[in-house]
Amino acid sequence: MVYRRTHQVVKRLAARRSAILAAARDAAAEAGMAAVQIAPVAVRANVAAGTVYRYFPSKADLISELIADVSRDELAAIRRAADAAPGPSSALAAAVATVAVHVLSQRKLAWGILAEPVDVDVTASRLASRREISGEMATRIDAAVRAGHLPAQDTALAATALLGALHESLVGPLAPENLEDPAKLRDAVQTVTLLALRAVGVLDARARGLVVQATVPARTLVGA
Amino acid sequence: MVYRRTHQVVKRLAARRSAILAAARDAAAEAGMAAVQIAPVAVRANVAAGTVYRYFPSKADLISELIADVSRDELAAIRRAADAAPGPSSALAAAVATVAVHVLSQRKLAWGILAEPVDVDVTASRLASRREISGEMATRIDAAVRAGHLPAQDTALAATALLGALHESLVGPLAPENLEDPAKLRDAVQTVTLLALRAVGVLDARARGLVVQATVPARTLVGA
DNA sequence: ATTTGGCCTGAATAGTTGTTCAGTTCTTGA
DNA sequence: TCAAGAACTGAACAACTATTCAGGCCAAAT
Repeated sequence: MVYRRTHQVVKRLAARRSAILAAARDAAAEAGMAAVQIAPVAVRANVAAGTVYRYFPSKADLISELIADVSRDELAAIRRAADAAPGPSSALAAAVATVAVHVLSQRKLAWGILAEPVDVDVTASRLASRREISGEMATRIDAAVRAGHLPAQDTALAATALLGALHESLVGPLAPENLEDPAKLRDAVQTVTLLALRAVGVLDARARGLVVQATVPARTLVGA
Repeated sequence: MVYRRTHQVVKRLAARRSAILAAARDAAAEAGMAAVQIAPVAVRANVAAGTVYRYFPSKADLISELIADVSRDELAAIRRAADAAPGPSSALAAAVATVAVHVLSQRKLAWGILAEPVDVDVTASRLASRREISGEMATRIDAAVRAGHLPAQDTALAATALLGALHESLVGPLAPENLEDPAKLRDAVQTVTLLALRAVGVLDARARGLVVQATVPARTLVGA
């Protein structure tokens, strides 16, 4: 055999795979999951339609991996923000604000990942994504409860509810439209963060303080 | 012309139309929106596939009308429960608990109406449905605010967030599974209602009282 | 330069359902 | 009983895309 998977080839293959995933992500970010079709994605990635199938067994696998990718990034951002906070309550506030900022700055993508109808079955991937993010939020709520800052509660249910509130109010069909304006965007983030914190039992007054603290660093992400 | 739309005929036509809608609703309640396909629905309604098109211009129209129907029922139930409550805060609690009980007792249907992927465009209908329900909730929140029971806030955003929290935590993919047990179902309703009330600014202690009050009548609906 | 074997291409294929419509059946009034 | 017109039937059609695969292309080693 004269053909070998030399290092160079391996690298090119990996690059192609990434290019296809990136093309899918770009398409989703621009026009939602509906735009993630094999032929257009292939064009974006500068390959033929058939080539996509050398890297992903099916469209479902492609989208599933896209969802997992975005989810991984999101989880990392949440952890970063929360870990940088001074205490459990601040960490929770930071986590919530981070999610809010992220979904708002990538509305189409967030909607695609979370809830947009797709013609293939990506239930499992979406479930896993939600589990990860919700689990992380539950952990943060739990930390605040154990610190005595919040009443005892079903943290898993609370985490899920919080995410539902964030998503529906910020990227759902009833979400405010004109959030291009940074000031309005910040207001929206603060409003929903406040709601979320109160929901798990933070007193209104204290919640307002936490929201402001959490929104200052989060704001910098908006510009990014 | 010898054929006339006699009263009897008109009645039969209306009955057929209802039968088709009912068949669609049954299918959705049993197996989600994915099961609402023309051919199976026609079989259920004892008509041929083509007949469906004499009553609904397209599948999108059929499903849209189904969504509107369910939404109308839901709105009526919310109003009934809220209007029977002694005060604005109780009314809000009753409204939230009603939504919770309803979506829990018809999980598949609720999921289908709200968020399940459908192969035709029902965006407008879903949007209208959300607008109605969210608007009603916003009104109830506003009443409590004006009564001085809640802090001033963006009631529209709050209403949307509350509904998102309820839906995601009760019928979303992360919703608890074994809610067949009435006791667990009641616990879930109470937990999310509590979260919702606290979210809009009800103090924890007072919220717990409202939840119990609101859940007593709501429980009766579970058996229905 | 040449051989070898995997990689890439993209037109053709396939499967799924909503939708149509020519023919049939049914209802009505005479 | 019969004519006229509407409603109903269900098999055929249409449109949309994911997926396949035979043939061409390219990288690597000699």
